Amino acid sequence: MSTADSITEAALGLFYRQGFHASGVEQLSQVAGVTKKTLYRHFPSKEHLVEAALRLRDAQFMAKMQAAMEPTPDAQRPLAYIDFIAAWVREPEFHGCAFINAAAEYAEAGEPPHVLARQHKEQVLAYLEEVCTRAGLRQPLAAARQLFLVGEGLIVACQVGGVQQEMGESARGMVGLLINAQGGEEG
Amino acid sequence: MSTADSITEAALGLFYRQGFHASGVEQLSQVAGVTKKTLYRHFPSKEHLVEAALRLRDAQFMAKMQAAMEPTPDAQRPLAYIDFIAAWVREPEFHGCAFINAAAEYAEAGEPPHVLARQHKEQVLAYLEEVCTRAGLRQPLAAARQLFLVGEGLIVACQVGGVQQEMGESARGMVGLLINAQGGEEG
DNA sequence: GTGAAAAGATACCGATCGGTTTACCTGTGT
DNA sequence: ACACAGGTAAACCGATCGGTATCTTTTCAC
Repeated sequence: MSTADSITEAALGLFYRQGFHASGVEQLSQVAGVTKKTLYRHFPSKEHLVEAALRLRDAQFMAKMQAAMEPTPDAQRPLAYIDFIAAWVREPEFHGCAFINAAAEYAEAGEPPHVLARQHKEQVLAYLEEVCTRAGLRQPLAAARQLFLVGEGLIVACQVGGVQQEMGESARGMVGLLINAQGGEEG
Repeated sequence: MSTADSITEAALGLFYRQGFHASGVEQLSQVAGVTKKTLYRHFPSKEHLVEAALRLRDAQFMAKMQAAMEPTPDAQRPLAYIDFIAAWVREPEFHGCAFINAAAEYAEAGEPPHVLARQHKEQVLAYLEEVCTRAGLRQPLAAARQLFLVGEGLIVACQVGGVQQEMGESARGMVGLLINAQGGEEG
């Protein structure tokens, strides 16, 4: 793995753990096991490092999500999405969605980290649309949006309020209703 | 209005617009139209000001939400919650939920702003439970959690991705399913 | 083996951070 | 008239911010 990659990885960890503005370049280089000089050889500014970290996160997350859902048969995949998130929020190092956090810290819609967050969510939504299509739901786009909303809600509810078993179950129940209403090919 | 209150109000505006860590004490005192000295006469530290701002936000938000929902008859109030959020996210100055943003910036669950965020969400959830009860839903607590999840999802989806008409409609449709499934006294 | 690129270590830059201090002004209650 | 609380203005504190410079050491391809 290249030096730039290991710096990006360490930076992502720190940004995610304690926030973007709260992470200084000195500390970033320390956790990366590298000098500030070296960091600045690979990234022209902290802002560029933020963007690289978010791109890495996007790649990692999409891969993790798809890997978690793939084993599930098409018809159950919408539910598998909720199960994936429910498992994620229980991870000890869970601190919410890095992209939602980025959009919060970079509040203006035009700021690069906010743009990356929006693009990431668009990707997730596109994937969910495909999932809902393959599940045979009658209005896959609408179903995907609803699945997405419930997922986002579960993420932030657990970030703010701590993991609660009941929230996961409520989300699951909600999606169950959705699938029931939009029926499969048996409907 | 006392000096402390006007400082708190100005601080809340700045924190909400550009984030907590990104707002310096110098700038905070400027937008409050006050000297740093005066600011520090009323608040022992920036951290205390953050907490005061969040408490103000909590009061403002709960009042606004309840005022928006009260005119609606009991049976429709769960939907009115979604309509309230859908209207809120369309406000030009919308930058997400201040408490979700606070929880994002103060990632550790024990940090005071994070605690205030959790308490605020608990209040909202308690209110929604009452709403669902009065709407005659069979499992008001479960329904409240689902309503809450959809609302949180709508908030962050619009914060990150910009306001999208369809997201509001999807949220509304989801809650329609919920109400349908849990039936009223006619069920 | 030699040269060039990359990295380490460290000091430094101006600016800003959160927070304090000194000095002066102004309104109000008695 | 007086004191005093609360305000302004502005300098100041040490620490840290994002970012750069200097100099030495390691690495490694040719």
